[in-house]
This record gives sequence, C-alpha cells and structure tokens, in this order.
Amino acid sequence: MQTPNKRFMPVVRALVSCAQSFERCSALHIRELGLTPAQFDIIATLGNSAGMTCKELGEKTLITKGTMTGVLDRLEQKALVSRHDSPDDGRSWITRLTRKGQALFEDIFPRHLAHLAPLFANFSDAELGSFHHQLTRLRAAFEPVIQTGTDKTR
Amino acid sequence: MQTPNKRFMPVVRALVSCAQSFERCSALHIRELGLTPAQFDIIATLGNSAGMTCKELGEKTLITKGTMTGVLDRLEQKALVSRHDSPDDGRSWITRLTRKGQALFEDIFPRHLAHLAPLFANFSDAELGSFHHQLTRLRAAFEPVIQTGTDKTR
DNA sequence: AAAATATAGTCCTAATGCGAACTAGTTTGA
DNA sequence: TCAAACTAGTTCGCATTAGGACTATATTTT
Repeated sequence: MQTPNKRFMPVVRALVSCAQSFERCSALHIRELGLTPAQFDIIATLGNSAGMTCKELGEKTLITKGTMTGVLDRLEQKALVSRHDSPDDGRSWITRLTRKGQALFEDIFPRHLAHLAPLFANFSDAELGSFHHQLTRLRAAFEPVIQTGTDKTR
Repeated sequence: MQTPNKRFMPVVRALVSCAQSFERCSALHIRELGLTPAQFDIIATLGNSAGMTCKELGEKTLITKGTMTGVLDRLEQKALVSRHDSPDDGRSWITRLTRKGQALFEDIFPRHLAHLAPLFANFSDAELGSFHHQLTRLRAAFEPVIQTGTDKTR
C-alpha cells in the first residue's frame, strides 16, 4: 500500500495530547475533591437539572451505557444520587442528585471552575471563539465514521 | 464562593468531545485490525525505531508506566515485542518489535493512516497549521499544573 | 392484536488507567 | 566511600472503558 498523506498527523498528536493534558489537570483536582472524573461528570451534569435517564446522561457525558451502570451504582452507594421509576417508560429510571449530592455539586463545581479558569487566562474571547469553531468543525468530520460503527449504543 | 468566569467552558467541551470522537474513530478501525488502541500506540511508536525503554515509550505514547507493564506483557504474549537487557542501566529493559511485530506494523500503520486521512480532507494545510498552533499553546498552559502533581510518574 | 423490530438498562469479559507501595539498581553529596 | 535521595519497572487496588450478550419493555408493521 502506498504511504498516504500524513499532513494531519501533527494536529492529531496535538489534539490528543492537549485533551489528555486537560483531563489530567482536571482529574488531579477532582480526585483531591474526593471524586473520580466520571463521577464528577455525572454530578456536574445532574446539577441544576430535574434528573435524567441513563441514556440522556450518556449523551451528555460521553460515558457509555455499559459503564454508566457501575458509575451510578457507586454514586448511589455514596448516597449522592438516587434512581426513581420513570413515569413514561417502564424500562428506564430517572436519576437525580440527592440533597447530599446537590450540596456537593454546589460546593465542588464552582471550585473546579475556579481551578480551571486561570489556565485560559492568556486566551482572548476571540481566540477561544475561533478555537471552538475549529474543534467543532473537526468533530463534525468524525461523526459519520462513528455513526457507521454498527451500533451507536449510546 | 463567587461563580468564576465560565467563558472557557464551550472550548473545553469541544476539545474533549472532539478528541473523544477522534479516539472512537481511530479505535473502531484499530480493533477491526485486531489490536487495542494502547497496543497500536506501542506498535506505531516502536515501528522504525531501534527499541525503547519503558520510560521512553511512556513519554511518547502518554501511557502511564503502571499501565505499560500490562500492555507490554500482552504484546509479548502475542510475540509482537520482546524485552532485552539494557546495556547502560541494570534497572531498565529495551523493548523492540519482533520480526512479526515489524511486519504487523508495516501492514497496519499505512492502512490506519489511509483510514484517517479522508477525515481531514476539508482542512487546508494553513488551517491545520493554525489549529495545531492553538492546540499546542493551550497544552502548554496545562503543563505547569500537571508537573506540580506530586509525581510525574511517567 | 400478533409478530417483528427497536430501545433502556444490566451484566459480563478483557484491557486500560491512575495512584501508591515496593524492589532493585543508580546517582549524589558530605 | 557510604548513606541519602533518585529512578526504572513491577505489582496492587480500584474505577473506568468498550463492546457484546441478555432481559424487559416499547414501538412499528402487517
């Protein structure tokens, strides 16, 4: 097979490396706060909401449904979330923050934002805007490939 | 605590989502080729090299050393890599592709590039360049935070 | 309405992933 | 030179992670 054009490789490396560095920055702080990244993701998503199904949570957090069960189980053990029957659909649950979970959210979420904000201090709003545009555009290019994968399962 | 400035959040979401979509695109194809993403990462890194220590591999692939042992173990089981004593350092090994591993690399790597290349077809070289610049700049902003974390362990 | 199909969640397996503790070999500094 | 401080890799514990099989419930088709 001919060697294909490799011009995109630096961007790929930079993208993966940048995202991973961010995750590490974020995760380090979150673990100090006593949660795992996945658990924080759920708490942050449920905060300020009236509750969501497992599926909705999966769409917002990018956590796969197979993983979701375990994450929610552990959050339920910690009494941070609770599962309730869905009035509409006998197959699904509505997961909500408990009072304790809500309190944790209100405590932790702003602190985590405050931890991250300084990292973007050197980027102007315009730069962030153009950056956002490029990221969104590239992501859109990936979408068809992902959707093709037999089962979106999410 | 006051609500901190949230202007960076859309970019964060886009970054994480874009990177994750890429990983999925890439992983889907790699698994079809019979490897896990981490295993492919190692094979691709060792390809065209004379071998590396565990530490070097960790730096290039962003795989943590704790994880590295297991990944290399499984690659060794598949006879794709082999470990050799380091002449310089009694603590470390040099990991190399076996002949079988080298053959796999030469077969798979170009095919994977060919799979990814079309996704970037709509981006000009100039756009990729500016994109790369922004990603690198943002990553640099994360670096100090990560280094502070007790042990780089990588 | 019965059958076929699709969906929500759960459970399973194999492989990461991270941090921390541990072993063994290296380098430093008094 | 010899103890203190470092470093490379391994191992362990816990929590994801993807993907696929499975159950129960919904929706669609006929």
